Amino acid sequence: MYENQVEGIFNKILIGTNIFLNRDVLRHDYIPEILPHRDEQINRLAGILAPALNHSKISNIFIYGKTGTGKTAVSKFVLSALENKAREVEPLLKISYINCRLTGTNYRVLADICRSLGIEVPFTGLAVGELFNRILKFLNQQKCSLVVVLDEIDALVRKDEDNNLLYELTRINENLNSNWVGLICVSNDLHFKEFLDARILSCLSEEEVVFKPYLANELYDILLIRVKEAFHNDVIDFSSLKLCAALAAGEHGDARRALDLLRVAGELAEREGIEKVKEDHIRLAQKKIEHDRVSEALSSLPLHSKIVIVVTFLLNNFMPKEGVITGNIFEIYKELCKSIELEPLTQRRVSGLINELDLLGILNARVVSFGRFGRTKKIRLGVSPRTVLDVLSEDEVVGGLFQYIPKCLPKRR
DNA sequence: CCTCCACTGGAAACCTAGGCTC
DNA sequence: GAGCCTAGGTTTCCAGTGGAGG
Repeated sequence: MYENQVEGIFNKILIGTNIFLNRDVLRHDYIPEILPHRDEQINRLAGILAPALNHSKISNIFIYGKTGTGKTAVSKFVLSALENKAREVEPLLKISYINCRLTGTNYRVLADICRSLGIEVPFTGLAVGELFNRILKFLNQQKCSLVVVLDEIDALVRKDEDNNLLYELTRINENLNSNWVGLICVSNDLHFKEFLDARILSCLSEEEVVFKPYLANELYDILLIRVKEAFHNDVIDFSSLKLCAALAAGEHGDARRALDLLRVAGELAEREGIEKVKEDHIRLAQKKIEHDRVSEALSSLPLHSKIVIVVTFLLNNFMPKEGVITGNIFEIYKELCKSIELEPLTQRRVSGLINELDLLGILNARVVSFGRFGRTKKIRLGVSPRTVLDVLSEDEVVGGLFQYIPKCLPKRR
């Protein structure tokens, strides 16, 4: 009899509920067949890449635009079309797609390129130059050309200050014979050019394609197409869709955000057992996405950062008026570490952790000067204390620390 | 105008854990 | 197994600093 019950649940999923027809259509990595309001960019990109089919080297391309403006979708769309065409026409063309923010370091970018070419490499241990040589050797042996897409390249440039990797990549063609390597750099950050060496920049941006944020009516068109594939008929009405587009347009025209809103709103309605997505669902979805983002960020922090958050939380409760400074945090932090028999980090490091948390928006830290009484950072929580308590009290190690009463409460200032 | 606090934040060295080549 | 490479986190050291109080 249980079998029947369970089968019922499975079947429900298989058949689909009365809301979603195909949820995947709303995922970030879904590449639709039609990309509204991006004809200009698609044509530009295709025009620049076309010479590849003729064995000619393509110009390096720089693509700018904020998150959710269609950069990734358009480039993947055009490149997969290129790849298909190249297979028909003969020239050996490989495409490596690298997300620099996920990849993180020079070494791993090269390692990823290697893997996408089918060269096995260890995840650490080799000199960067060695990886370079292996790629060169492979390309020369196979007589094949390569297009590398470096998505979110700003993340990489900030870490690698001399831009060694980019410099080497721009010069790689000097060591190739008739084949070539073309670079497509994609950046979210419009000011990031300033970090680049002028020579590298001029080499990388032989062509530039700019993606402007979507306007509310453009987002609406995008949503309209997806809605037909993602939802059953009449699940979402005109006004909810308008609201969705308007909210996302407020967030610098982010299509990704608009699709998230739609998906989460659908899930909320589904859970309520209602067969219509209403405006309230969209508004709730907005809140839920924000809450989930914070929870996710909090729970995935390293241990010492979590402790720093707990300390800030506690001090915020015990002395809400005074404002918490680095010295306070470090004192209590040491107490907490002792209470769970953990070796504390140095003050320098904790100060660094506070900066990292500030960057994530979990803490707000501001440098202030108390004149005679020194210069330090004033720190407060950047997210609601409720969320901190909810998320971190579930934590095995840190959860118990919320009961702690600081021994030496800092003096008033 | 000078002092001096309580740090800030840069730089470099160090450590661990992996892996290569010879 | 020595001697080299990698990443990533941390410690050590220290010059620099905004501004209240003398």
